[in-house]
Amino acid sequence: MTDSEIKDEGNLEPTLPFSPRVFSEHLLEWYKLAGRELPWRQTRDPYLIWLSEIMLQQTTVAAVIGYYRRFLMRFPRLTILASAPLEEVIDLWAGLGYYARARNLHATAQELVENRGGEFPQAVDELMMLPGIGRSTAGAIAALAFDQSAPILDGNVRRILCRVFALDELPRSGSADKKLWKWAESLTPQHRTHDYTQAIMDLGALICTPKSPRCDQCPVESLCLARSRNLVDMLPMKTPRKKIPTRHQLALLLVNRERCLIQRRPPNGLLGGLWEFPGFETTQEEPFAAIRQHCAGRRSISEVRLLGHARHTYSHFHLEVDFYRVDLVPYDGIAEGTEQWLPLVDLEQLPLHGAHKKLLPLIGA
DNA sequence: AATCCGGGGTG
DNA sequence: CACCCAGGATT
Repeated sequence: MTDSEIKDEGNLEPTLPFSPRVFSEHLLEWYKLAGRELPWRQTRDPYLIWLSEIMLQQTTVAAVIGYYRRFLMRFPRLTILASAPLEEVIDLWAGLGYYARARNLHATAQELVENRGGEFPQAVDELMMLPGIGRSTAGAIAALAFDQSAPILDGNVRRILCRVFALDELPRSGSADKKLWKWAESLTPQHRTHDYTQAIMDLGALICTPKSPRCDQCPVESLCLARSRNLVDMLPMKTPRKKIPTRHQLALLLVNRERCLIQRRPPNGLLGGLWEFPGFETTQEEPFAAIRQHCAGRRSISEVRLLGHARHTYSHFHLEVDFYRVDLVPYDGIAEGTEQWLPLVDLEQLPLHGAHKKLLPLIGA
């Protein structure tokens, strides 16, 4: 037995029902055989790892892969990303959601190039000072790019630890959070942290899944308290969710000489920097009067008709959109501010946000 | 501690 | 459709 093994045993957390070393060894052995090959796993380049981790926040691997490739095609290096206009970064992010991630990505790239010689810091607490990088993402970058012994606590790890330790609390509570981070820290080995980190993410994605986990294939089944107590299907505890309100909106296809008016949303807040049809929120049903009111004094309307409806759900409200085509008496439309007259045939390529993208099939009707 | 941020998948 | 999933910033 080596010195480090003796020391590990000596530091064993009294709350841990097993040796962290056994846990990580079983996990690493499984990973060698069953680990996934992903586009961002052939590298230790912190730029590539950082990009993948930001894209993977709140997002599945399947949804990310295409965006990751397109993004790197356009921004293959940190310096190129830093010198690009934010609008181009948003355009490549369109459809991926949580657009603050794209703004923070751009801000971090500029911060690193301007103040750190284009290099990522290696320490977790320094990584956490960068926009869009919290404790878990900082840990992932430190572990994957720099092979540091830093824990992560993403959704996969959170679910695994809730089960392995049979945590009898809501997993997002402050109290649970403290315990989970402590456990994550205790289980993260001093060596081979790069592989360990990818292994535990894969365990969550492939074996310890939210529904129907494959416990019979799990490398740490013998250590899992939820398994031995037959609680796997009850854990993690489900946080009660509140019901969300519904908002109504009118969106307008303002048509003038085969072009329509579109506008870019302000850079911050909901769907920041994405394009949309002009429109307004409504509380009651007076569509035609409201539309004429909305367009009053701007241009002459020749015809208004309803094209259809779309529903879209955000994290905290439902949106119902009524889509109207408004044909204008042809005139020389001048776009102002964030507006633009776009040929109708170009709408498909436009980085519209999800709710308005659902309206496009209605145009042909 | 609670709320704000999307979009995809399942049944 | 209803419901599930899931990091970081902000207030």
